[in-house]
Amino acid sequence: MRNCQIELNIESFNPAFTFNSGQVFRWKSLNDNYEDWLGVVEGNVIRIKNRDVLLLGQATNSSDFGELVPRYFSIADNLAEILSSFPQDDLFLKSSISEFPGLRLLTQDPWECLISFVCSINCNIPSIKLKLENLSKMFGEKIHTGMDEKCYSFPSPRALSRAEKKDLLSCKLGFRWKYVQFIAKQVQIGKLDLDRVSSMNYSEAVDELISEVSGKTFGVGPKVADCVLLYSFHLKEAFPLDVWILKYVQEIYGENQAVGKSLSRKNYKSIGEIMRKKFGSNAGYAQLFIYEKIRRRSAITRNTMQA
DNA sequence: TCCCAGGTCCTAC
DNA sequence: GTAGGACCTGGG
Repeated sequence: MRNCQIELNIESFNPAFTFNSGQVFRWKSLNDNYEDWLGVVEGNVIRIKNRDVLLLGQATNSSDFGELVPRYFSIADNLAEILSSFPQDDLFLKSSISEFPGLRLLTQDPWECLISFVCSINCNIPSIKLKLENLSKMFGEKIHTGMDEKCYSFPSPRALSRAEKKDLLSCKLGFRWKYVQFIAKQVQIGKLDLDRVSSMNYSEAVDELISEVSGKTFGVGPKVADCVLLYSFHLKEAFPLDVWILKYVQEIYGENQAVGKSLSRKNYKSIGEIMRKKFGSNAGYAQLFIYEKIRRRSAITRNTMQA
């Protein structure tokens, strides 16, 4: 591998806001100023310092670095244009947009993203990071970088489909082990074809991710599906709805009969449709900013959030 | 010791 | 069709 360096030529990008936003879990800050970051993206060990993206090492089956960088950082998205398209009377969203300049939607690998959000089920962000790090150490490929920091690629569908229960449990997956193993098998045998999902529209893709995995659902519900569609397939109509976003929805629409208080399938769908009507085809970007603000606001009152 | 976490699944009604 | 509870586990 030859050393590569690419200047990140986008108008607005803040790595700390972006990497800590809950859309991705494998980036680490190398200093206290959140200005120097290390991550493994599709087999590439990448360091981000100032505006430079440096390639430090590659796994055997890594993506092409030059092609990866503009895609991963979604440089085709004109952030200013997207954010100015949202209704100006939503003061909560408006203040979030001004508080988190440079928070960008990434375009991740669908397979890694899918497993990441299956691992997110009923656990907090530090705990998700731990699970993914454990999986990568045990089932990924070690990548040489010349740094002290040890880096591992995200495990392949093949590796996870062959993983044994005891090993998955030792990665601290808990009850999610069976979801991860099952989904990996579906992908490995071609029953769940993520390439095919990439050619689908939003509602087709939701149905595909939720139903095709098992005949009935098995670890992928509407929330996990929306996360995968937004954070990896870049389907910006997707509006992941979790306990945090529900707080926002209830503050804004508390009196609206159409918005129930639970996240049942039916209610999930109807709230999503209301949000798409409100924010349009880039609703997912709005979700990113709402999530960030509401989570941090709650952390200030409860002082429990960890980066 | 108790509670909660970027949900999903199962059961009872 | 839906409310209510179980679910692994780390960390506060």
